[in-house]
Amino acid sequence: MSLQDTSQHSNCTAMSDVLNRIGDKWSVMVVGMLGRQGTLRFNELKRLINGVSQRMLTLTLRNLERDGLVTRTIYPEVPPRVEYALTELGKTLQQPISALWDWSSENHGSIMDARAIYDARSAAVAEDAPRKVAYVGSEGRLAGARSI
Amino acid sequence: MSLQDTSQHSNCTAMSDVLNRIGDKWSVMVVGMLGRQGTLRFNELKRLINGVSQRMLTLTLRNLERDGLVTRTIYPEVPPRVEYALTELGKTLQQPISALWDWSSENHGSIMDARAIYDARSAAVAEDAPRKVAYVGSEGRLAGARSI
DNA sequence: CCGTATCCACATCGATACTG
DNA sequence: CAGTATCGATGTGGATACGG
Repeated sequence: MSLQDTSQHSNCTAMSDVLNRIGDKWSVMVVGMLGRQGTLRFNELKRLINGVSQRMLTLTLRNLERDGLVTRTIYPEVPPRVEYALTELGKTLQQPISALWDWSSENHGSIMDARAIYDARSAAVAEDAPRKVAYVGSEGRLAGARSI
Repeated sequence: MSLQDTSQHSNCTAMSDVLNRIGDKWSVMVVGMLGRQGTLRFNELKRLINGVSQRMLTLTLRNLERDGLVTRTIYPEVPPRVEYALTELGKTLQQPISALWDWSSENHGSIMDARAIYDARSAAVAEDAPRKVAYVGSEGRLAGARSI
């Protein structure tokens, strides 16, 4: 709503909106899996995607279905069978997702390295920090300013 | 290529890890802005990215810096000046991000349409619910056929 | 087998106030 | 200008239990 006109690029809203839906890891995983494997049942997806809870998988699939990225086909059998697959729109999303996926596996190492360096430096700085609060007394400015 | 190994858990964790950092909208916005505009100061970024709070921009920039995607340059002046820019690694991230960005602006309309259809059906089903699904008409072309 | 519903610990984020 | 600190509302996600 208040996200209008971020610079001249009016499609920032679109980007935000899309990112809010497909920007979480479960959605990316599901699209990736369905893109590679084709059609999958609920529990197949659950097994393939490590760590996802039933609840989150259901929610993710519902959102993807709602956004027209995934089809949900129910076979009225016993036991029930439900199959998921990408729509045409969902298939087009595969390319940008694969690009991001490739970038990730390619650069994950660099990121980990950068983090290690950054954290090492932060730790070093933190060790010097206490010096600047060595002594707090004798400043008369507290005299009348005791406002609790 | 790498997409073939995506069934391996090692790649999934890399993807998860990367997505957890760069998968939120503020990071994407920042990288997008810095990619387009080059070097920007803190408040320039804040103005360009509509809706971001000072706190979130700071946190986002710190994370991006930690991951080696953004440089932070402090000029010891009064008033202080701090400039942010993409690193080489950050620049390589631009491609997958703009791919996603392009996809978003291109397909946001389709998604909104799909949502409208889905919501309309859900509402209809909810109204029939007490009577146990009498008729599931309204053949929608969910699966594809998206005009360009 | 495929969900939905409930509870709750936990993280996230915005608002606000303050500093150098 | 460019942060840091704190707090409270809100959201998120896992565990669990149950229903079709």
